[in-house]
Amino acid sequence: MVKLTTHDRAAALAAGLDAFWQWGFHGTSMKDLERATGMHPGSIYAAFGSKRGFYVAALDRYTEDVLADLRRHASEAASPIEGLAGFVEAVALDQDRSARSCMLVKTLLEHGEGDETLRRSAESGIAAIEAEIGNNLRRAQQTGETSASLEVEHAARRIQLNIMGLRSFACRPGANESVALMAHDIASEIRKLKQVPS
Amino acid sequence: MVKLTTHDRAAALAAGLDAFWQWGFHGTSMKDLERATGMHPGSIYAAFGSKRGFYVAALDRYTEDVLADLRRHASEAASPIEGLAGFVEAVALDQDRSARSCMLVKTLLEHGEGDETLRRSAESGIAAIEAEIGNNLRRAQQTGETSASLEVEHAARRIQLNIMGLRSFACRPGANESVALMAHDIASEIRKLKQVPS
DNA sequence: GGAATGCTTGAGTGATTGCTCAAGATGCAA
DNA sequence: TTGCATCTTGAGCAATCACTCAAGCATTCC
Repeated sequence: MVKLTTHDRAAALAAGLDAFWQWGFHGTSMKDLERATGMHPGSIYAAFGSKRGFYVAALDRYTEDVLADLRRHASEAASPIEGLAGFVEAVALDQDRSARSCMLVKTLLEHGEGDETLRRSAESGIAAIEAEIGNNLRRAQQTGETSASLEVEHAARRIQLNIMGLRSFACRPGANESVALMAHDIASEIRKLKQVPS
Repeated sequence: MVKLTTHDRAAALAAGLDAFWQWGFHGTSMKDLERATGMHPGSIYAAFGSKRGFYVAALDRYTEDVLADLRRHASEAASPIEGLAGFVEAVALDQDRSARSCMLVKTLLEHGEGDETLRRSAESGIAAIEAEIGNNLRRAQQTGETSASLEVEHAARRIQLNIMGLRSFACRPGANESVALMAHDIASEIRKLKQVPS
């Protein structure tokens, strides 16, 4: 495993992620990856070990990106709940990326049965995002924005299910307008958590 | 294109669907399909034209199955809304099938960019199911079960988004218990459509 | 029975797959 | 400049891919 410079490795991962995101694991050949990264096969294997290793590294990077995005929304919004609502609404605005499904769901569906390594990798990414959503909800509880009796894990899971559905739905050709409507609906539902049950 | 007996063709489609469902289009080789169907390559090509043709035929059959399931729930339930709620709840009960994502979403995500034929095939299946959900909602409007002012297409889309999310979520290993909870949540939301807005 | 017809068969096609590794290019210390 | 170590390169590997087709088989007609 050769050490690429940080910059080169990041660029290779971004290009590889892009290719895998478009065509999936089986649909992307090493030739495709060579074209996408500008690297030669030997270099790719030196850096990532195998095609699967490259995929896992790219998927991990994707998860980091999503988590960073989630934290950015949380820190820039007026409150934790608003941060989550804003994160969902942003899916509808980002035309380029929303036209692509959630990479983690894509991995889970492509390798639901069969490739244990990739499935586990996707599962841990999904769990990490769910945990981060949960963190936001707990912060909302601490500030009194939402009820202390809210079942955080359950609510986090429900929000993530909505996001999964939204991003899959967004893959439908010409769905832009209704994606925006759906995103707004889901954001409204999240904001309803602000109401403290009597 | 050779005419298989109805029974043989149905059996081949069921076996092929099973294989494609597990491993996806790119992940399933002709060798896999030969094993799954017990047919020889020549026969498969005589019956379905190509691997892609086989996939499209299997996907169409899947869509028919889902539509039939939806209609069965509608006819057996006490009301149209109850039919939809029951359909969603059944996803959590059917352990075998729920552990597999919606085949249409799987196709859409695997071929979101690239294979126009398969994407279109998935898209038309999704549209057909959305239309059938819409039919149920319109029937609920006619019987006065739900408000006449309900935006049927929007509501149908929202329900489908939830189902997409639920079935993707169900692919997570060891998610059985929380899938049941989520399914119950979504069914409750559907039942809320019964309340006529003031 | 014999000829004609059409289905079944699976070895074989060229192309492509993921991956390797010897040879050449390069960097660095002496 | 020389000698050594490391990195880069891409032609080429065996295996597998989707797919074909001539030969064998069964059935149906007269």
